[in-house]
Order: sequence, then C-alpha cells, then structure tokens
Amino acid sequence: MPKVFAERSDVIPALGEIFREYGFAGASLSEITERTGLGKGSLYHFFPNGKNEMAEAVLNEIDTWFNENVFAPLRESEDAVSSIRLMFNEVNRYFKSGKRICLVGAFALDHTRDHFSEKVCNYFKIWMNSLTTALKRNGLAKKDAKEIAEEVVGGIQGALVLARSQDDPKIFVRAMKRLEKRIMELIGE
Amino acid sequence: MPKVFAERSDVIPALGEIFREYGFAGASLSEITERTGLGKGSLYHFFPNGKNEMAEAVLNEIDTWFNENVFAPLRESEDAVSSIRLMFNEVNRYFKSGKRICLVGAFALDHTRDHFSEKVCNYFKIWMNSLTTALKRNGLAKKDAKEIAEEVVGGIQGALVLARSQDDPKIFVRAMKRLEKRIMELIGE
DNA sequence: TCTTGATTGTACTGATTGGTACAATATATA
DNA sequence: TATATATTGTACCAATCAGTACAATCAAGA
Repeated sequence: MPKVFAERSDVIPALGEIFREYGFAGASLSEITERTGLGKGSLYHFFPNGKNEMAEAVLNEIDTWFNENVFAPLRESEDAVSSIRLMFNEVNRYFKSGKRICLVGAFALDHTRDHFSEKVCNYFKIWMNSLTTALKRNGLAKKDAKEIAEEVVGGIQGALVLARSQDDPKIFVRAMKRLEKRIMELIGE
Repeated sequence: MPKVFAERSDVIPALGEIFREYGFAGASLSEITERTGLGKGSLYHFFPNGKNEMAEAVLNEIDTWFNENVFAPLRESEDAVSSIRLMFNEVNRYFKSGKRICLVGAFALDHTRDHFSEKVCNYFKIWMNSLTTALKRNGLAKKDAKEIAEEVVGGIQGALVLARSQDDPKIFVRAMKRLEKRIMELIGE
C-alpha cells in the first residue's frame, strides 16, 4: 500500500477541472480516480457523500476565491474604480484569458443546478450585488448600477460560452476589454 | 404490441427538451424512452446510432429553425432594420422569454462540444456572420459590425445562463431589450 | 516500542448504462 | 386477401456506474 498521504484540499482543484471538462453527470468516478491519482478509498474517505460532496467542495472553493479576490474588494475598497479594474484583471486571470469555462455557469444550465441551486444562485447574485455597490459608490444611480452589473456579469458568461464554442479565447478577451471600457466611460474615468 | 406508428420527426422536439434538461451525458436512454413514450426498439429504429444520432438530429432541427427564421432574413432581407427587429422577436420567442436555455450553448461548455464541434461552432459563427451582414447593410463599418454582432450573440448567451442561474427569466428579457436598443442607436433608428 | 487514528488499495455489490436481437404486430400496396 | 415493409415491445447483453467493506499500511504521539 502507498506511502504519501494526500490532503482533502489538494484534490479540489483537480476535481474542478474534471467537472469543467465533463460536467457533473459526465464526470465518472473512474475518471476522477484516474485524474486525481486517488483510489476510491481515499476519495470516499475525504468525501463520504461521493460526487455530490466533491462538487460542493469545488463550489465552496470557487466561492471563497471570488469573495476574497473579487467580491470583497468591490464592496469594501475605498477606491471603487481600481476595485473594478481589479475585478476585470482577476476574472481574466481566473478564466485563463478565456481558455477556461465557468463551472458555476455550466452547472446553472442543466438540472445539475437543482442540486446546488443555492450556491449557483448566490455566486452570481453576490457578484452582481458587489459590482452594483462599487458602481453606486462611483455616483451611479442604484437602478443604473444594477442594470450595468447584470450586463457585465452576463456579458462575461456569454463570452465564455462563445469563446469555447469557437475554440477562440480571444473572443473572451475582447469582451472583457469592451465591458471594462463601457463601465469606465459610464463612471467617467 | 401497440398500434400507432410514430414519425422520426415527432420525437425530435421532445429529445431537445430532454437534452436541455439533463445535458448530453445526463440524458439516459431510460429517461428518453420514458419521456418520448417510445421503446428502445423504435428509438434505435429511427436513430440507429443511438444517443449521438438523436443529438445530431436535434442540432440539425435547431440549425434549420434558426436559418429559416433568423439567419436568412438577416442576410437577405432588404430592410435590414426590420430583420434585426425580427431577430430579437424570434429569438425571444424561441427561448420562451428566458424560460428555455440554448442547447448549443450548453453543449459548447463541456466535452460534449468535441462530439459536435462543427455544428456547435457553425451555429454561432453563422449567427454572428448573418448579423454582421445586416449591420453592414445599415452602414456600419465591417470591423464595428463584427464587434457588435459578437457582443449581441454573446450577450444573449450570457443572459440565458444568468436567467437560469437566478431562476428569473426577466433577466433575459431585460438583456434582449438592452441589446436591441443599443443596436438601434448604433444604426441610427 | 506500542498504540491510535488517519489514509489507502482491493475486492466486491446491486443497479443502471448504452446497445443488440428478434419475434410480434401494424400499415400499405398489390 | 396476400405480401412486403415499417414499427414496436421484450428479453437480453457486457460494461460501467456509484458506492461499501475492510484489511493493510502509514505517521505521529505516548
């Protein structure tokens, strides 16, 4: 029997990539054991509830990452403009300039959503609310801020779909530039 | 043994809804037999290549529908403005005002795309090209027209993801209004 | 060293997967 | 009516599915 002990947190990124690639239903345990290098024994030791618990762990990690690196700055930074610029930079980095899709968006589309509806719903809701807060801090009316936030978050998701459909990440990069420019014009920067 | 004979084309819409709901990997044959009311015998009689051929038939129907109702008018109508208005109307109708997702977009995200890459790629490509043509006919420079087309088609996809994530079709309706308005402003209507 | 608990591989389960075979039935044509 | 073809239900298949059981192994503390 093997030597090195893994940590639960070590596997989560790999699980994320597998779910991105195959979707929740399409990600089989055999694929998971193969790609993570962990046998079923370890897998069910770390995630007693199986695939569901694995997906939940991945969603939690995504949640934490975005809260720390994107949402919190949007809500709390005194310099709203630079927190918005930060958002575009970090989001671009996270999605690897369009080479990576949004797992939450993918889960949202089919009935996987129903298993994780709260997390899926909140991810986008908090993103939009945080961006709205930053925009209001820059003098936009609440209604306008909400509409722009919806447009930007939606635009990012759509660009990820489009980029992947054409196998052309530049579509995503272009969309990000366009959206950032529009926001900056609106808040007069 | 039963009486009424079905037609291949009768099942395709039902297949479409099943794939929308469960994704390609998640749509099991037992679910398909149940929801279509057809046994495996009939199913494999109409689609000898199984699930793959079913999905292809669905994609073909989508392709035909959009070509007839959206893409061809955009490319061929003499009145480009009304062909763009028609696009928004028909697209809104097709996606049931945000209550229905885009199957092609869903297929694009995970590795299902690889099985149908040409169809997935062309659906969006032809959509964007057709819209670009209509915009150029209205005096927009080629580069601008292409960029707006990318923004609009992407924006629609993103709005579908967002609307479904929040279980709120109005998000889609708002996005459609916003995008139509922006296009109309750009071409001076 | 001895013990304890965390980690792991292997073997196994019953259920479900996509798919095939084929006989029975229905419709259409002659 | 007789025949040919299209359609269908059922039984079946091997492969794979998610998940369980458990003994073997490890690291660390007493």
